[in-house]
Amino acid sequence: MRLTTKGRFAVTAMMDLALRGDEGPVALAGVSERQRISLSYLEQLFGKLRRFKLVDSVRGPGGGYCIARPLSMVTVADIIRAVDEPLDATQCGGRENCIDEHRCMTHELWSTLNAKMYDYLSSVSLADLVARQQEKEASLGAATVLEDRRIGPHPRPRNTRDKAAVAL
Amino acid sequence: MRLTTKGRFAVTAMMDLALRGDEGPVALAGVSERQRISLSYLEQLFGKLRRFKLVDSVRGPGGGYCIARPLSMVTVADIIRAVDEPLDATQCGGRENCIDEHRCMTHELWSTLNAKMYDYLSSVSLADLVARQQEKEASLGAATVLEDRRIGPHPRPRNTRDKAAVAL
DNA sequence: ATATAGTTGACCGTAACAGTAGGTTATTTG
DNA sequence: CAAATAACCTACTGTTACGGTCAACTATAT
Ligand code: FES
Ligand code: FES
Repeated sequence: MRLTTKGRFAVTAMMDLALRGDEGPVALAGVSERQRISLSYLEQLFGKLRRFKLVDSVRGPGGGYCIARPLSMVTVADIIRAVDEPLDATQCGGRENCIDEHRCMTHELWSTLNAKMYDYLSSVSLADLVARQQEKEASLGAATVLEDRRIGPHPRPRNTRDKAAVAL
Repeated sequence: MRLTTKGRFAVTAMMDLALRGDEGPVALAGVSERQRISLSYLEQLFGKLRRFKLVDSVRGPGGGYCIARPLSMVTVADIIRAVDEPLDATQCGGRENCIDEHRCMTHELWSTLNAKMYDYLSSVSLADLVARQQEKEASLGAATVLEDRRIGPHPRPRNTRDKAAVAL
């Protein structure tokens, strides 16, 4: 499972949807402003999310995106799988033939690691994230994340590639 | 923590060293043949491993590399950290300032995931891997991994980018 | 002296990421 | 109806890391 800002953006945007989903479809333009993610980029990501049936779209004025399932049924793993590259398991791709049709010495190591990552990301649902976030907002007394804070005509372009992939 | 074949190669090569480390320094040429990893590429990787003080080098005929510490003191996390990119924690790099100097909604998610991956990879030492491997060899009755199996003048070039990064 | 083997740096092709641009289609509202 | 909205789609760009090669150099053992 590859971890990049792509996956992070997708999860962040999905949380934005989840947090304001009561009031009908959420437009990407809003998400872009609130979360500071390029609109065009969001459109690409949501194209994938839609094809993976994680969100439903409504076109026209007042339209936008809704999360297609109950929040507890959408895991972080789902989201990342939708937007990131098609990924097979270890290096051999499960064929266990790295070395002359033998499974290599480290096959088990990597497949176990993958399982662990997957387990964790599957164990966290959007509902969990939302709950945690709302808790935090309550204790802070301010809905900082939901505020619109438009600063200019366009969301400023992010300082090109601020940090690529996840990390230790 | 980024997971690519680079890290896998490094771990594989370190295991090779560990398994034949009794007989003095191990030359990369041998590792290259046994594990089917390009010699030049190995040299790069071991340059890093050496700078991170995970291996010691001996030059000249009969030279090669030795693992610099007891096997139980070298974890997979160490190896990956040595060869993969300099990696900071989440996306903000620990500064928690993704959004207007605030920590973003997903900060905790990613840092927890990182911690989990790191925990697992730190919990596995070369000693563990070697033990597991020797167990397997014993039960199979053949030291397949240690055999020299030279097939041609050069280890065949791997079929260009067979599978890049780890995976779900 | 020569062969061995580590050390270094430059270089290359590919692919993915992050982002941009411009257009098309569907739907609501006036 | 027309205009505005917003999803949808395609193509393109620049940067970076990966995976790998090559050539030159230095240290050491025989
Ligand atoms: S990773 Fe599966 S056989 Fe090597
Ligand atoms: S990832 Fe740390 S603040 Fe966003």
